[in-house]
Amino acid sequence: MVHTITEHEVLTAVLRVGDLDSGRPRLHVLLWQRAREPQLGRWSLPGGLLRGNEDITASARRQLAEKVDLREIAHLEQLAVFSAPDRVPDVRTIASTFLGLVPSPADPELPSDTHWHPVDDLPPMAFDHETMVAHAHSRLVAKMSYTNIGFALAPTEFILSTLRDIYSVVLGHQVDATNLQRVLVRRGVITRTGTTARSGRSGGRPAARYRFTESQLRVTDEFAALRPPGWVGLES
Amino acid sequence: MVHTITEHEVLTAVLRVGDLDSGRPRLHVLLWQRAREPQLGRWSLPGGLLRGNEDITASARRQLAEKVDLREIAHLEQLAVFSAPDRVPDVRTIASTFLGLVPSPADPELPSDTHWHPVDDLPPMAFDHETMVAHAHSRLVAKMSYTNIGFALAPTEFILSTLRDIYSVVLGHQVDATNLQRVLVRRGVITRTGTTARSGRSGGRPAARYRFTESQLRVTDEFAALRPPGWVGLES
DNA sequence: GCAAAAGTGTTGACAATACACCCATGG
DNA sequence: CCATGGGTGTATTGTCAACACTTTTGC
Repeated sequence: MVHTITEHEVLTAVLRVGDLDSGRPRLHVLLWQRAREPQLGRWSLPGGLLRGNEDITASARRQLAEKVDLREIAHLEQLAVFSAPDRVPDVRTIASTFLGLVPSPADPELPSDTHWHPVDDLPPMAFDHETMVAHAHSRLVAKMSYTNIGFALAPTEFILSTLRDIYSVVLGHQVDATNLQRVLVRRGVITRTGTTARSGRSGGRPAARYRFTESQLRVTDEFAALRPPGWVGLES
Repeated sequence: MVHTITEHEVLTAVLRVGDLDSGRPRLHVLLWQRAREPQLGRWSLPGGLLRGNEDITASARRQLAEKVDLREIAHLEQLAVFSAPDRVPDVRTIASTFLGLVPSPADPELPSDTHWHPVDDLPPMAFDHETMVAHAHSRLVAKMSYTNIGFALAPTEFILSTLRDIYSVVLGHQVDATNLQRVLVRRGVITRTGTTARSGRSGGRPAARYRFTESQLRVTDEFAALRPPGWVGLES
């Protein structure tokens, strides 16, 4: 059996809700334009080769800090491994992928070759990176409904219509702010701060401000069916 | 920067419900006893190094077929990557892990160094493999409640009390056969075959036989909260 | 008949959507 | 005072656990 060299790379799909106050918010992914062959000019996920003294999570963090100068990742989790033998030409490269989330108003300085792109309108992507973005998006959509993962996308303090926009954009359909509030408050996911925001340009009642109770991923909607006998929700 | 060699291994936690008819069913994982140092005598998950011409899924399948002579995996899915630099001594080794499921009555021939072990009473395990088993188990538990993943653990035809035992063992708590039936039938996960089993040793009404409608993983209990407006469930 | 096991009917708790209605502010 | 957006109350629907009750068999 021939023993070929195998590289291991770590790639992260960093997602963010952009254009929040400017009318039409969109879900963005951070991409980086290749400056050399192969696939020159195509866009790829930030990342790079794993080093000998780091695990893949540390590697993902390091690459984001070094390559795109991004240090404020609110949430980072493993996605999947992409390992088709020919997914990258020449040298066999296995990719571990991550989902990273950045809160919305934060608009970090980025190097000139990296940009935010709408997830539903991607530019020509390098290798199998488009599949990875799709994977990241669907993971995020799934977790929006049964965890508190929204904390990683929202500002530290926000009003409910903002949160509604965030959820709507991520989920891809209209979300009712009224019910969103009730669901998240009952689950203890969000808490009122007590302060209120000034009303908008055209009047209207001032909105109460909220924040996420916790900034650590937690499952908030445990299995509905087949739960243990005598189950009482939430406890606490 | 020093460029050290990195190996990539693929490990699978194969789970099965054992001792089904003998009173006290248990969830088992397939383990393999190490015959050489390091960690001689400890038990490890089946697997081995990735080859140059296969992706990790193919590798997992191959290793199970070769090393433990197991070819009938009803379900196989990626778990997580374990990549701590020192998780294995000497040569840096990254592990991609899988969850594999085998239906219950099947009791394949196994090599003499491999055995089924109860998941809740593991022998001394090699390296970080114990964590991997825990990971596999919790993934399985989660998916039991919102997918049809049970198809991969149950016989092709079964009666409800058998299925209740399978669910109870995996979930770790008593499950009511009555409600289990209703939940799974409403979701279209299981179907009556029409035939009935003969009643047991001590009389009783003969049980209807069922089978899983599909033998491909499918999400059957879509998000309860934050579903799209006008959602009607199931359709068809 | 009688015990045992399987399966059905019913009830109560709870969660979530939908929608009508009230509240507070700016112009 | 009215338009605009925020927030609450409530009806309806649906899901599930719990449990009583009926059905069907072996002995």
